[in-house]
Amino acid sequence: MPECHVISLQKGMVVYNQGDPARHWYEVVSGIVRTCRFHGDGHRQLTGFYYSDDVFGVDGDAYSETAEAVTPVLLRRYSAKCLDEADSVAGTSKVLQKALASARQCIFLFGHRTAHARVAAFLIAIAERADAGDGVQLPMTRSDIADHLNLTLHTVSRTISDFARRGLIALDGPQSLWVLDLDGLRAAAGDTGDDTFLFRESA
Amino acid sequence: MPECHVISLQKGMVVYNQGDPARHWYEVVSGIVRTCRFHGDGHRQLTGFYYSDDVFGVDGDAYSETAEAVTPVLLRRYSAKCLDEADSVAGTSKVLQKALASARQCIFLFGHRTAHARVAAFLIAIAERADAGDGVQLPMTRSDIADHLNLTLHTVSRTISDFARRGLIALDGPQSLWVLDLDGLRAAAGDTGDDTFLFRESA
DNA sequence: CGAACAATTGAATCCTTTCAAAGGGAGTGG
DNA sequence: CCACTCCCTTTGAAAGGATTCAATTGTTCG
Repeated sequence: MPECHVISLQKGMVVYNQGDPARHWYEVVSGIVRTCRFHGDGHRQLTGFYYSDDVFGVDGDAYSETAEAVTPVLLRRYSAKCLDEADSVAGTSKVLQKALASARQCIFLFGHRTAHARVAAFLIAIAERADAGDGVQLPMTRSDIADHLNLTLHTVSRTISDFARRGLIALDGPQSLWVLDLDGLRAAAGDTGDDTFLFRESA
Repeated sequence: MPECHVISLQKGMVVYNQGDPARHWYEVVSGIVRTCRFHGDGHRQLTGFYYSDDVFGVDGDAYSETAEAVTPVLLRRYSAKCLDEADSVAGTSKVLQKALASARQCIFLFGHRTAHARVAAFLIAIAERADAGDGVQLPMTRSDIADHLNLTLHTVSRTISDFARRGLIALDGPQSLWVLDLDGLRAAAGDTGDDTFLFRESA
C-alpha cells in the first residue's frame, strides 16, 4: 500500500467531487467526512459518515459521490492504482471490505420503515462508534442527517425532540446528547439487539 | 479461484440463512436470486436481486442476509476462504467490487424520495439489465419489490398501475411489461440521464 | 371445480412533508 | 459591549402521500 500522503482539510471543504476521476482513496485519521450523491432533480443523498480508520473514495473509474469534511479532518490519501492492479497488492481486500461494510451500514439504516425507527437506528449507530466519553456528539447538521435518512430536517428535529421528551435521550445542545435508555431506542428502531450483520471480520 | 461447485435450486429455495457461517460466496449462472435481512420487528428488507454473473454471499464471518431463489437458478459456489486469505488469490478484488456495486445499486434506489420515484428507478434498473428481448420481466412478486423499496405491496401495485395508466409502460400481466416512455420514467424517477455512478470498471 | 396465493382497487387513517414563523448561537461591525 | 445578521434548530398548522383495513378479481394447482 504505497503512495500515502497526509491531507488536512477545513470544515466544509471538498475532498473530491462526484464525477472526478477516482485517482485516490482515503482513510480518515481524525475528524469526520461525509459522502453525498446529487440526484438529477437536485436533491442530495448522503451515503455515509466516516470516522477514524474508515475508508472512502473506493471507486472504479470516476467517483460516484462527492466527499466533504464535516469537521476539520486529517486524511491519508492512497493511490487508487493498487485497487485496479488489485490482487497483487497486499491489503487491497481489506479496503474493499471496509467500503462494503460502510455501504451495508447505509442500507441497514434505510431498512427501517418509519422516521422514528430510522432516527433511532442512526443514533444507536453513532453512539456505538463514538468514544462514549462525554456523551454522543452529532457534529453534522440536521439537514445532513435528514439527507442521510431520506427524511426532511423538520422530521429529524421533531423525532429527536420526541425521543428527548420521552426520556430515551437527553439533549445538551443540538450537537450533543446522552443515551439514557438504549433498550428503548432499540425498541424504537425495531431492532432486537445485535443484528448488526454488516461485514464481520473473521481474520 | 478454486473450489467451484455448480448448484441447482428450485424457485423459493434457500441458498443460505442470515447468521450462517459464511463459508462460500456465489455467482449466478442463470435465474434470479434475492437477498433479504430480517429485522428485529420481523419485517423483511430485500437488499438485492441477482442476475447472471452477479455475485452474492460475500461476507466476512457470518452471512448478513438470507439468500433465496426467486426463479429456478443455477449457481457457482466458491470457497470463501479465498476472500479471507485475500490478496494472495487472483480475482478476489473483482468479486468484492461486484459486491460493492450491488450494494450501491441498492443505496441508489433508496435515494429516491417518493414511491413513484423509487418504483420508476427500480423499473429502469430492471429494464437496463434485462435482455430487452420481449419486454421486461418481473419474476419477483409485488411484495418482493415492496420490501426492496421500503414500500407496501399496495403502493407498489398502485404506482405501477399508475405508470401504465399514464402510458409510461404497458403491462402484459403482472410479471411482464414494456417500457414505452423511458424519458418519462426517468423524469418520474427524478434522475436526469446516466447518473448511474455505481462502480465503474476501469480495467 | 375449489382452494390458495398474488394482484388490484377503494376508502379511511396516520404519518411525513410543506408552508410558515419564531427562537438561539456564533461571528462581525459599529 | 451591544446590536445586527446569518444560519441552524425548533415548533405549529395545513396539505399531501403512504399505509392500513377491506373487498374483489385473477391465476395456478391439486
